[in-house]
Amino acid sequence: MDKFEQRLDQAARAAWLSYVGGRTQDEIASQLGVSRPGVQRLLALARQEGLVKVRVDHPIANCMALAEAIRDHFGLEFCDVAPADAEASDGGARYLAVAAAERLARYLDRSEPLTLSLGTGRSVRAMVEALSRIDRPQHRFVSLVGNVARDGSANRYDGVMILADKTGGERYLLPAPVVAGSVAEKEALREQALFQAIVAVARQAEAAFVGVGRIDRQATLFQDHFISEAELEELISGGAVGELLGWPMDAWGELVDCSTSRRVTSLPLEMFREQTLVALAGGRDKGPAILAALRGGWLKGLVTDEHAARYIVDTEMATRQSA
Amino acid sequence: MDKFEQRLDQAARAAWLSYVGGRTQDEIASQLGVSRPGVQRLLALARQEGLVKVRVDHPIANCMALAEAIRDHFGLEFCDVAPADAEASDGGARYLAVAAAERLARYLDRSEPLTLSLGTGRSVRAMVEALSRIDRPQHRFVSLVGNVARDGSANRYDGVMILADKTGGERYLLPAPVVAGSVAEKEALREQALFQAIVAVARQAEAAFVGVGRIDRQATLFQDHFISEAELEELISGGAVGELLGWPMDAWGELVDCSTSRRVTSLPLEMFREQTLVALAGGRDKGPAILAALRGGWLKGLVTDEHAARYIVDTEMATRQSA
DNA sequence: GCGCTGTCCGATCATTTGATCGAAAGATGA
DNA sequence: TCATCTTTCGATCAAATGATCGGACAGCGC
Repeated sequence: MDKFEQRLDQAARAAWLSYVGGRTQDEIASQLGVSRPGVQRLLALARQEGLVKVRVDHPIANCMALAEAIRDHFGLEFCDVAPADAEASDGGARYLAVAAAERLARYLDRSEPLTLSLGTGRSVRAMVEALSRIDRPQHRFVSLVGNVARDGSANRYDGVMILADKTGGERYLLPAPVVAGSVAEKEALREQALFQAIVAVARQAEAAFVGVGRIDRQATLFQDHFISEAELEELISGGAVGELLGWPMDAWGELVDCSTSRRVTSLPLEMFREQTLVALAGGRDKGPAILAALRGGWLKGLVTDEHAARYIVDTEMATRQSA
Repeated sequence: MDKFEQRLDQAARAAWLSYVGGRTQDEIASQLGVSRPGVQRLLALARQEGLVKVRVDHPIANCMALAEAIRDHFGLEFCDVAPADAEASDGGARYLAVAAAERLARYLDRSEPLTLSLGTGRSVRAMVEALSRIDRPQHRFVSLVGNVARDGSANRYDGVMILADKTGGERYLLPAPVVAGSVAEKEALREQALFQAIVAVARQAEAAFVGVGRIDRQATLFQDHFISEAELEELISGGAVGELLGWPMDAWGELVDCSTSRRVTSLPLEMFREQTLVALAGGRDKGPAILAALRGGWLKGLVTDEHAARYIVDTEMATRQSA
């Protein structure tokens, strides 16, 4: 009988009594006839040797594992992964909204005045819609992306609008389209006192909740006519796979400089180095765009879903191995 | 989205972070945005709802489960179950001896003078043989069963002899056969001053380690010619399935009164109500006999093996269900 | 509308756990 | 055989955990 094996037997016994039997280490000690620190060492050995397997029986478990992997790998402050729902027709987009709303609520709960900034996109919109009403007139909300389309029409139900309605807080809207018609127009917009005032408020924001855009024919930027088909082609050929606040970036998260990017009116991403930039996006299709944003190190938080999270983890693992 | 389900989601998240992620409850609290007692409740819920499954990957795990079941069901102070070993030709009898030796060593370790009593049988013999040498001249060891065969020959290597040799302790041997030739002979033996002196020592014993005998054609009592074939038949027809120190008992642990039992010279089992009576026996064949001793409530401790333990648990469960 | 009851939540305290340190026992080599 | 080195063990303390209690809030009846 091997000495080490005998010790492992003891360790297994201790582990069983502790984890399955629910005994205290003192009880185990007297039952096995060793000192309590001895039990301590046995338990440590059992865990180290992998004798103890813990499984959490809930769909959330996968999500937690993915979230942890992403959070650690990209050095985020937090990462939430909402479960995919095969039942739901939208694949669980609602879960993502609820998860994001919970994050948002964590900020709003505070009673001291708070400034938050919001991007645009379905995810941001869904988040604020999933939020329950809460009275916080002391807070301020700023839109980071123009709520004006190229044709000049303003979006009445911008995320900031709904959020301000639900909380009673103040609203600051950016009177500009995401992408200006020309570089000159962009410069002109930025010169406006109103624009600058809003930027000043946005700078004070503690956190920014933004969507992540794809750069392909389904891109919101293109579908909403902020950019033309030719411009889209230029972006794609320039290597752009995603965008944050209209700023296009390539697969490694580097900003892509092209005729379009020079006309983006949004605040420079660099500004958010000092803030908590939280991205909200789900769905496997959004995967490459989210991954790009992560690789660029732009984000501090991410709320996504199982589909996108799995894509990100799988792709990043494959890339690391081939590298 | 169900309210309880949402809470269960949270619970699963907390459980994952705690058990898989290894975070402290404080970290989980800040990560989930609840108070630490909140995390406490979530973890309790997760365990209660069976979300958390712990598995110990070691052959010992089965043994521990069996041991616990037996210990609790029969109200023992302890129960050790040695693993079955498919490799070993003896089915792991050596493990049983080692397990028993450990129990014995726990008593011997004490430096204050100690009196222990021993029965006979292969298991008791194997136990003392598996014991490592330890110097304890202050201890006393008493044999509970005569070490004299019917032909008058004494067994030089009785368990007590070996144990006394290994420890340097004092030895007290019972100068009698287990079963006397006649009731008169039994009475005569018991009258002897030497016999009574040894009984007096045995009464002071803190614990007694005894074997468990089967009552069938393989019975040691019969094989060693302590009882005749006719007497064996009488015992069997009387319902006896096992014996402790020569005292035959039926399947429910009741002592069987018959011509043989009236000639047993051993100390009455009632005496051990005040002591720690530990039975050592393994192998599926011994199952019914061990179960009988357990049902009779004679034992305070049991060292057995996986085969016998499984038989005991299975049989007792079946009996309870039909009852 | 007001009071009542049940339930949930968070502060506090006792218990349990994990880690560090000094001491003793055993192994190894001179 | 002795000295020394390594390893192991048990005492002590800080951290983490579990449990109890008081208080607040929501739902419900009057």
